Amino acid sequence: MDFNRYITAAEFSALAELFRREGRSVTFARGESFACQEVRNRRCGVVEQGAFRYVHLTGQGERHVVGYAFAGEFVGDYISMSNGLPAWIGIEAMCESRVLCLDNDRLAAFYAADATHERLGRTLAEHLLAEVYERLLQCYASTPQERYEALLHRCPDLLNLVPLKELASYLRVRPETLSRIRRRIR
Amino acid sequence: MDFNRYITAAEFSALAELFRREGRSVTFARGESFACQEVRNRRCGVVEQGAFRYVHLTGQGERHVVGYAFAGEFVGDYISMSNGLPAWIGIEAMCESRVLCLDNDRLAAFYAADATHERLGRTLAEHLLAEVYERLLQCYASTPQERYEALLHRCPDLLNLVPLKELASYLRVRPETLSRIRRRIR
DNA sequence: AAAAAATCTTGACCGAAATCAAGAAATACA
DNA sequence: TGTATTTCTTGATTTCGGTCAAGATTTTTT
Repeated sequence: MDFNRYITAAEFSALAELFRREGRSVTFARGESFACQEVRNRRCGVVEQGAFRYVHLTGQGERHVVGYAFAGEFVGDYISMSNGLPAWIGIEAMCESRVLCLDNDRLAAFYAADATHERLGRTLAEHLLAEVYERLLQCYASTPQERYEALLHRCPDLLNLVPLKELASYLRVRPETLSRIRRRIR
Repeated sequence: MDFNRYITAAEFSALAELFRREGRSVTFARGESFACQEVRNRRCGVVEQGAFRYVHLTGQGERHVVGYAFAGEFVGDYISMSNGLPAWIGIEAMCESRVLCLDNDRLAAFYAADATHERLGRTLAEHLLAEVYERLLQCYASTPQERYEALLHRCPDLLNLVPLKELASYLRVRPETLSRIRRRIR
């Protein structure tokens, strides 16, 4: 859930300023959870160091990596935070990580303080919407190889940041298949 | 892109009031476009009668049905409208349809008029985000049958509203496969 | 109402990805 | 540093959905 791709510099700096001013720095050990599926999420943040994976557990007991948050990016289940319902996903630190955290109450107070803040919140939601919608459209790419190549094009450094096994889950293929795709195209 | 599922009654009626007060009723012939892919979208609306399909054309020349809008639901490429970029999707009337349309300028003016309007816009974006995110998570359901059953559970009347061929595209399977799934489970 | 077009069903066959398995390489941690 | 664990690769086999084809049904149009 990085918002950098769809947000203007001015909007980004306003949000960054908010997290810097109001947020508290919190560290997470490798494997520790920032948010848990089925539990209401009451905080979000900006990753200062490290990386997080977004994990969704299905009713059939399958585990899928559905997203990431890296340094400088937004982290949190924005949806659970805004609607107050249990989170559909969990968020885990992939390594020792540090986050500038903001709880729901402070964010709500920030929004309520000013119409321009309210608008900033709307803009943030709109940008997250655009990002998720792009992800959804990419699901319609028919072959795993197409999905892999599109992902590499969007995030060339992802390969260095996450193990192949995780990328495979993200791309909805088995690790063996991704390994073969990788061999095929290079 | 129906927002009814995630929006409260009060929010819904405020938006409905906006479209009723400010919107103009426009009719669309079967097959006519409400919005075109690659073209900036400057309007949205609420469907009064009929139905629309959201279509995405890939670089490989494939055509995918990625969403619907039925009577009482929001219609429009909210993303292209908010970021001013060309639309990623086209929107076509599936039959003779009528829409209460609102252009971008009027919506922007509505937002700018009042902090509570701005908040309403944020809430709308948040609900659309939740809906698309749910769609994205469902993409991780491994078998077509799971996806089909989840869809039927969410929208039981979809079968009567859209042809099987369209549902197949929406579910990312061939019509032949969906036909067989349907035979298998009933 | 008849003709034309589109949609749906069913069968046969094929191919790409999943599964199963085992060894190699890399990473964690004690 | 060495050991244990996890991850990655590669091969053999299977399975599910795609493709091709043809006939039935429904819908649209004239």
